[in-house]
Amino acid sequence: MSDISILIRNDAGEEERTVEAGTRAWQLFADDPDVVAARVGGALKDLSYELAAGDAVESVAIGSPDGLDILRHSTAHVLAQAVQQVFPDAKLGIGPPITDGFYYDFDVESPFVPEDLAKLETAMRKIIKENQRFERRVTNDADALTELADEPYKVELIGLKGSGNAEDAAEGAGAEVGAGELTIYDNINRKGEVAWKDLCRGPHLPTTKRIPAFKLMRSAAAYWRGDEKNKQLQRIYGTAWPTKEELEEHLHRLEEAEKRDHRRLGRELDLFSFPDEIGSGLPVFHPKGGVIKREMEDYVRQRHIEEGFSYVGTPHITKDGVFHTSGHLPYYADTMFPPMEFEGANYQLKAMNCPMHNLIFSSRGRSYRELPLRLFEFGHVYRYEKSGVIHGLTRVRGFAQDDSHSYCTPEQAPDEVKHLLDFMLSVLRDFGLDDFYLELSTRDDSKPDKFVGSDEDWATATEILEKVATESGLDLVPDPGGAAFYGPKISVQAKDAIGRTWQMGTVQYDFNQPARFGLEYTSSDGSKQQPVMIHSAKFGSIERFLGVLVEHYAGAFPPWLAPIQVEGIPIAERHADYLYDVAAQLRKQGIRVEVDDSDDRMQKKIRNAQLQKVPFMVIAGDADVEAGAVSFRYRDGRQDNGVPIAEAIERVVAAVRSREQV
RNA sequence: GCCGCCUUAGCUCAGUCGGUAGAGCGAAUCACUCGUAAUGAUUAGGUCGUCGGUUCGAUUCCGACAGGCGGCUCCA
Repeated sequence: MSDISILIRNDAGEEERTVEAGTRAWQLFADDPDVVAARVGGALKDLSYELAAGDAVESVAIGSPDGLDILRHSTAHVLAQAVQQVFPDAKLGIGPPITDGFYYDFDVESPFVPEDLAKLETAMRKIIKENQRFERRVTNDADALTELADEPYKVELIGLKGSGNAEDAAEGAGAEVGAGELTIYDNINRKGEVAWKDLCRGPHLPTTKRIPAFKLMRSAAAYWRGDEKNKQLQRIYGTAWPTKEELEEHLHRLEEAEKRDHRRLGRELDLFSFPDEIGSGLPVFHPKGGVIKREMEDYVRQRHIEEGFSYVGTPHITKDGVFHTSGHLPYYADTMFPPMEFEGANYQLKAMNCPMHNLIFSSRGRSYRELPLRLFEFGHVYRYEKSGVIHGLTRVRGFAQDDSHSYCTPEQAPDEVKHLLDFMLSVLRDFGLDDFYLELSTRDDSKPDKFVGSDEDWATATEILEKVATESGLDLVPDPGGAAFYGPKISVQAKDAIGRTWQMGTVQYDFNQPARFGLEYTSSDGSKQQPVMIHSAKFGSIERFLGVLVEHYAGAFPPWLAPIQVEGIPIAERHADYLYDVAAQLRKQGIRVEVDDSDDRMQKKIRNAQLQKVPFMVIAGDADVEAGAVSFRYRDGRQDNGVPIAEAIERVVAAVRSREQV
């Protein structure tokens, strides 16, 4: 029996240790029940991994990101085993961990129903209780194909291993350990028999009993390998956590998130609705939603003017020629509403504003002295989104873009991009968002028909955007293939109050449309030159951003955006006139104020104002009238009694002007 | 667009194993005039999403359509 030397790596550093050859990783961490896997030289391994001389071994705790993935992926295996117990004809797809949980796809005769999920949970509990061992087994492609002949999707995955396509190889690599080799995991029951098996890269928990808390959430259909042309499999989503408490907390968070769903708050706060009579994805804004929308627009318009933009206006409908000129039509015909033919021309609802702005640019000769020429408007566009993708205000068929186009010389372009990005982040911060990262969307070289322009132009544009994005100091995530057909883009991803990420504005570099529209300016030497055009939206869409803000603030808007800023609450009817007078004074300062003169009791009025998330309640009773004062109640329940009227007005006005949350 | 589920009063939801329906909140009216999250009473409100089929009879069963929800795909 020979000894080998290994390194144990932990928070404290590295420690060299000598162990017997043949020692398994779990023996190193036997004292720590939280350890579910090991990281060896950066690669995740099952705890059954046999240590080799010189290995640097690090424990993976169940609560760590990798540990959670292992827990959740292992739970997916248990689910798949349960499905094949309950539905023996089910064929296996794939079952990866995802944020907060996992899924597994199955090809089954008929879709799962909620009662099936309950049955499956019961079967899973039994498997977990049985404490099956996950046992890794290395085999070769040929043997695996024979062994898994009944699993057509697994066979397909094995077949993908050799295909040169990077994405396919990654799928196939799910089981790859080396050329011609792959791994299968056997689930060994207490009798030592193979209860179930799956083609898988691993790693897994040592045994099923290490799954402390899980829940199946829902089932839905999903295309095999995410391709619309493939068959739809039935996907079951689940979640798994290291403790029952964490599972409960997770479910509680979901409930909380549901409470701030903008579709729900939009109704509860009377902000907007989606009348069937108008059509799917076509919102109407009620007075209170209209106030927020207008405040957003007024503010962002003002900021654009301060940043040197000119506010312009263009129609909602146009002859289709401009979209042919721009190049949009061949690419996006199926997402535009069908054309209307009259007076010998095809008219289209506008799906984008850039052509219009190009026509403003070319309406007269332009000098280099005018550049950068910055045009901005709330451009109303209509897009024929597929019926299944409409979602509240965040995905609609008609919306206003806060759309700007900067026309500049190629030399000015880098500064303009930087200026736009800084400007955008500053605007978003004013709306309470301050956790950002950037995405750089570039061309997909394997699909040249989806993009126009020369390789050199794409390279230059991408380089400029990448440089500016990098210099911003924000995290930069590549998005290959995500570019518009006319050029690459930077998009800002913002995290809201509960950590969800939303795509906000974009900066897009465009060298194509100026050429297509024949845009030119006269340069200092008298020659005609082609400008570069930079598209930018700060919100993306007013509607969508409003939806995001509703969820970000959970409906409790900062005073400057709140539809009703002050609710006057008379304690008894005789105090109403006094508050009408205070309200009139507030209104003169531009404050949105209302007096609740219903015959409800004041407690009920407070409750109503509270439910409407009004930032300031101004209450008046005998004591206040006598003192020439009012009493405040803030949205968070704080109170401040006997504030003199002048001071109260000043306080509200200051809070509104500050644009701060209260 | 695809798969599944759903659609009953303004909202949230009961209910009818096929014989045209209820509650709470909200609204209106009346009484109460109250000091920091729900006063009480009365009344009104529904061709049970739309259209077709089956049936003596359909809100209920079947189909189509519309809209919604959860996903997938898509998102200039």
